[in-house]
Order: sequence, then structure tokens, then C-alpha cells
Amino acid sequence: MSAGRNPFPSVRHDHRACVDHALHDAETLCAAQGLRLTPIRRRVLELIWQGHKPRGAYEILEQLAAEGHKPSPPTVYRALDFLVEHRLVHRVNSRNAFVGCVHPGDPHAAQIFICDRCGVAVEQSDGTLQRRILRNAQGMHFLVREQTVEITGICPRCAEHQHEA
Amino acid sequence: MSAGRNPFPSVRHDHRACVDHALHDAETLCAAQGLRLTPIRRRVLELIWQGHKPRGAYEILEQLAAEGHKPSPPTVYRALDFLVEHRLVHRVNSRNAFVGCVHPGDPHAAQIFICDRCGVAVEQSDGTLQRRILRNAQGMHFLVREQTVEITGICPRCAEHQHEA
DNA sequence: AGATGCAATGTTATGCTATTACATCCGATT
DNA sequence: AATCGGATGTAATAGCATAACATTGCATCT
Repeated sequence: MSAGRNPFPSVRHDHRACVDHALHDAETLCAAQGLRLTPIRRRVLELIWQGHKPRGAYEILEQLAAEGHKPSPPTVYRALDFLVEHRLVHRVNSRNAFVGCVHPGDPHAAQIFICDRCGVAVEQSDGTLQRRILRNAQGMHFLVREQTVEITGICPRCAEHQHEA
Repeated sequence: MSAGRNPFPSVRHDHRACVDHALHDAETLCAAQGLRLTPIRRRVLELIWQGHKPRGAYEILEQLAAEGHKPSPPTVYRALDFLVEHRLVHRVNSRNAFVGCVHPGDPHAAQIFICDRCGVAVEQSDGTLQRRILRNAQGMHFLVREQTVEITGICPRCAEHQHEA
């Protein structure tokens, strides 16, 4: 997945490795925690990892249907719920979509950067930022359950190629 | 609106003052910028400010219908688009809802704290936090268009009364 | 007045996102 | 075999948002 020190995935990165890595991590994590990575859950995770762009539930649904499974919405949403709950994917609220988590199982608070042009999303976990949010919350006696930080804009690759196309 | 130094609105705060203030600010801002705060836009803003809980578009729609207006979804969404665009309200992505902005017209990046129990949302604008996000983005050559920070949890009042109810 | 242009609103239909409620299946345990 | 619980199947519906096109109403120019 890496393409130098910029976390944005290069066009040329070995994406198969991303997928393999994600699935392997998921299997390890589920085995360790006694969770069942069923075929559907595994397949949904795999579809989410087809790229670095957040995928909608119905997009996944259609791909499964194209394969002959023809599941119904609850089936997909249940798989997504499982994956989100166990921190294998992040929900991207600003897009109503789901993207693979790069630190699976880790109870981190991610910051997600999403490109308006190409749709690619990358995740960062700035502990300092996270702590600042927690500190602000404490300052008003607010008990944090979840924090979501989503930043939209133009990714480096699209910025470079802005003159083209 | 203020209830001491904690930004969470007290049960006893003078909410009429919140609404009056918000509407007055909106009128001033629209006048200054040559924008038209039409009756529908004004009414939608007023409905959003009926409380400090984010309100859904269809919730607003139903209230308007109850008053005899019977608008259709696009009418409400157009008003909401206007209010969001001109920074009179914030969209709360994690709830698909809209809440009044306490710094109308100001191009700030807000952090919104939302109580899971009572639904109240309050807004903070921590410049340090905002700059940290921008700095992180710059670090990966990402051009920020918009940043949304939403924190869910339990507000101070609900935390106090957790033993009750 | 009449013509023109533009922003706002009305109207109809539809698309996309998500959940409720209930039935069935299947493997593990007793 | 009986039972139990988690996972999945199925049908219906709820909730959120927009596309496409018609109409209105006001400002401006002639």
C-alpha cells in the first residue's frame, strides 16, 4: 500500500497486497476474539477493500447480486454492522459509505481525508488531535463515546493533475 | 442561552432569547450580504432554533405542514441548502440533521458535541484544533475544503441525572 | 404598459439509505 | 433427538434527498 511517505495511495501501488493484508488481519483478529468472519462478512469486507474509495451499502449489494448471491439490504447492513462494530471498517458519515480501516481492531479515533474529485479516502490517527478533542470535551464535562473527524478536499494526486482532464 | 461557563444549555435558559438572537443575526447578515431571507427560509431557521437538538428535514417539513403550508421536500431542502451555504446552520452528518450555528456567517470550522441521551448539540470552535487538522492535511499535501468534527457521548446534564429515570 | 430576465418556489416523481419484524437455517451443546 | 443461540433469508416499509420541469413574482429596460 505504501507509496513513499505520503499516505495517499499511488496509482501504481500493489493493491492486491492491501486486500490480502486486510483480509489476513481480519481473520487473525476474529480468531483471536472468537468472532465469526462468515463468508458474507468476509466478502463484504473484501468488496469494501476493492479500492480506497468508501463504498455505499447498495453498491456492495449490487456487486453481490452480480455474483449471484442476491442478498437483501438487511444482509448487507448486518455484515457492515459487524465490521464497523469490530473496527474492521469505518463508516464515513459525510458520504453514507464505508471504507476499510487500516488499524483493524484498534480502538483509535481516526481522521479521514476524502478527495472530492477522485473519492479516495485515507485515514490518519493523530493522537495529539484526539487528545485535544477529549480535553475540550472534559472541559465541558462531556463524556465522549465516539469522535468522527472527516475532512473533504482535493488529494495530492488530483491537485497535481488538475490542469489535465 | 448562556448558563454559566458551560456551553451546554440549561433547562432554565431563556430560549426565546436564543431564537430572537439567531433570527436577528440572520437578518443582519442577509441584509449586509444582499441575501434574501425569504419567509420560508426564515421560518425554517426559526424551526431549527426551536431547540438545541438537530432537526431532520422531514421533521421540519411536518411542522410546516401542521401550520398549513404543506410544502414538498425540495422546498425544505432548498431552504436548508441556503442556510447551510450561508453558514446560518450546520449540517450534522452523523444524524442527517441540522442545527443552528452560533457564529452565523463566520467561516469557522466547528466541532459539534451531541448527547446520545437527550439529543442536544453544542458547538465549539477550537482554533488550535482546526489548525492542527489543517497542518496534518498540509503534511500530506491535501487541500482542505471542509472539515467536520462530530463528537457523540453524554452531556453534563444527562450525566448528572443518569441515576434518575 | 409590455417584454425580458432571474431568483424563488411549486409539483411530480423517483432514487438512495436504512430498519423493523418475522421466518428459517445451522452448528454446538445437552 | 431436543434445544439454544447466532447468522441469514424475506417482505415490507420508513427515512433521507434530489432530478426535472412548471410556475410565480419581482426588478429592470424599452
